[in-house]
Amino acid sequence: MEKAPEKQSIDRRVVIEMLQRHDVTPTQQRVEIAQMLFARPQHLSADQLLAQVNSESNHVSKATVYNTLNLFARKGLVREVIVDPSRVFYDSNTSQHHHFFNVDTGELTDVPLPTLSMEQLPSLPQGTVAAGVDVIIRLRSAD
Amino acid sequence: MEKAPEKQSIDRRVVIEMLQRHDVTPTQQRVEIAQMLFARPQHLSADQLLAQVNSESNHVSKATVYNTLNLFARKGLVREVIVDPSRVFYDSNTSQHHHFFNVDTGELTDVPLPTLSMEQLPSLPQGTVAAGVDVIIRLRSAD
DNA sequence: GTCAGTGCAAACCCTTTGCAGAAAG
DNA sequence: CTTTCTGCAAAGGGTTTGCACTGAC
Repeated sequence: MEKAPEKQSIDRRVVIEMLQRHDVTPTQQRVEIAQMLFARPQHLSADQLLAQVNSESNHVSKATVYNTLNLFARKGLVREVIVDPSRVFYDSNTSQHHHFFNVDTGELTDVPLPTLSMEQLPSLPQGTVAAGVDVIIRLRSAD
Repeated sequence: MEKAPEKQSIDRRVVIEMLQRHDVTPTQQRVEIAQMLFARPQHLSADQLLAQVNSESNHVSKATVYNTLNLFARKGLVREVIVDPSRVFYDSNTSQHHHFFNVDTGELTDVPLPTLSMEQLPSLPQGTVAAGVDVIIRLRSAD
């Protein structure tokens, strides 16, 4: 077995507090999922997260991963990123930022610098309120 | 039966030329789909389009609608709009514009005016070229 | 005839759901 | 105890695919 290069997860206590602050009961599975997910800013599909969580130690079921991600999204702990019809990505960074999506590789990354023009919103349709703005720059691998 | 308020489809010949200009062989089914789709700027899912095409006159199969929409997208005749993990929308307007998506109603609409700031692209990751920019403003219905 | 296009049904795959057992407080 | 959560397997639902048939040239 290989030596883990660095601790891939953050402190349990920190995660538990984070969950509680968002009104999420910190069950064992949720904490484990959150430790993996919030270890660093990243974009994971449910399946990728499932694999990562179950690669080290304990086992969390697929249903629980899906349920938990939906819960986290509802509670504002993660941001759903919808760029690929075949799967949803979950972004552990909920602060406002934009994305590159490489349609050839399926890779999703952050636009590094605060996007130049923070456009102010156009006037919204009557009876609606803004819930968020998604900016996705689709890329292709050159040649 | 109700009187059709206005012709819902555009001239066959116009559509056929449009397909040919995009290297798409104008088969009967494709022309029919295109007539429906390009009658006006709109956002339709494959299923909605299937229903619309088959409501008046001839029959086109579900497989053909899906195949055709993929073909049209590949050939640049329509723009895929990915905002909802449960289904892809096809936009008959391929010119650069932004979208509102009401997450409560599932309604997809255009941002009416040229969005104020046409932000210039940030520098792209090495080895990639831009393929398009999607701006989606998610809305909720104000109670 | 040849080759592309179509239709049908089955296959796919991600995601959700029903329900019984387990855990949290 | 009571309520919420988890796990399993099955169901769901949009989309794709295999394959035989049709049609255009």
